[in-house]
Amino acid sequence: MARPRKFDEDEALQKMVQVFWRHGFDATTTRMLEDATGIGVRGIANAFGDKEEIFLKVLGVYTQMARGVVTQVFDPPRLQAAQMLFQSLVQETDDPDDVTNCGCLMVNTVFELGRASPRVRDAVEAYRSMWREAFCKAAVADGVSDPDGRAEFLLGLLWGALSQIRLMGSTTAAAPMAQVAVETIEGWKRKQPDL
Amino acid sequence: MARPRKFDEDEALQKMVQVFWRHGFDATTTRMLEDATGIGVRGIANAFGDKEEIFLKVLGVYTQMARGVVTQVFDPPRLQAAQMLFQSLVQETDDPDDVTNCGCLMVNTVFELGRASPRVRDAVEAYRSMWREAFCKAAVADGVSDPDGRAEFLLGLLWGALSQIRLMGSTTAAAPMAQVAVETIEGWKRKQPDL
DNA sequence: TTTATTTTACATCAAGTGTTGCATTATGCG
DNA sequence: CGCATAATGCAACACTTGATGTAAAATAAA
Repeated sequence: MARPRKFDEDEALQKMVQVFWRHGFDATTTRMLEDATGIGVRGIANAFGDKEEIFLKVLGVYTQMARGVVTQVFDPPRLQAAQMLFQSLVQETDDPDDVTNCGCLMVNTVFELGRASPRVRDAVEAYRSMWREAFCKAAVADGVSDPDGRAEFLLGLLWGALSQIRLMGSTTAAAPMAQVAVETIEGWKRKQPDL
Repeated sequence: MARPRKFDEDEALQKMVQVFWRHGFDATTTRMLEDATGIGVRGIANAFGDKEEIFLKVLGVYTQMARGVVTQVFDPPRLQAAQMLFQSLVQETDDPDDVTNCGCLMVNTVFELGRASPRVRDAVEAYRSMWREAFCKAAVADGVSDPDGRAEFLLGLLWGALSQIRLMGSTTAAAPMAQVAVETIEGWKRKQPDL
């Protein structure tokens, strides 16, 4: 009895993820969201709410995207998957139009918004927990001691590498860090062949 | 023949460094600079120029401050100095009022302004070069192979640690990264006792 | 067709911010 | 003492941006 929505909500959210990923929260204007989605700002507000609501939905979509990658790479959960992760991190293209060269939306978000919005902070913490648990399960599966500490360290190293990528605007900027990450994990495995 | 300036310019710049360090460029308003320095915005503009000019002067002061630390720690230039640097990085207080828990002004600046302003980018590059050269000289003095590559790696690790500090709002957040940095450097030295 | 909902366009509002003008007062040097 | 400059307070301006109101057009179900 009512007119259904013309555009695809998921598709529009994907587009907006790209915009926020590239420009951050403040620098993203409603006009940019209009251009990216092809929807007027009234239509966007009607479908998704105000800017903060949109951003939280974007963070949710981004987390879901990452969750897909995590479950795929860490199946089975092994430290080798973490090594592959760091290697693939720097094997992307240097194309400035490739949004992966903007680093990680979550890292950039914390840098920009700090600890201002509790809802944003919760979203970031959920994202970090996802990675932490994946690392921890991998450490447990490989029989490494102190899996919690190792996971925390890998999380820090991953965010450091993503920070480097953002700073330099290119994934290849993190190559040295990725290399030492792979070597360090390799050292863990060799020190504990079977426990 | 003219009235001299009442306030101390250097002191005012120091105060403004604190503000920009804590809040970044955009979030720093002219009112905050007034409150921090005790000078009206008209006086600030008269003495230092507009906001971008102020910020560039602030970046200069920040670099000079860091230069003092670098020349002190890397005298003589040795890799042990780099190790001490990483260790001292996480031995600060957790007091939220301590501005060192906000990370590095240069790292934060690149995150916020990206590659927007060429003058800012030049200032950041000068800052990075300072650290890179210090690391390189230390690597040369310790007879390590590929000092340029080692320096680049250490620079990346340092910025990654500073990113972690900013993200978590506490220097202790970078403790795991600092530890692996110290161990890695130790490994360099042991592999090449005398060349 | 009727109706309910969506979409769009245009305009406006409200808030924040950097900047500037102006008048006034203060201050140190010649 | 004058004078040139500095500092201050108040106000206004210009601009950006997010949000909102209103009205008209579009569209699919009843």
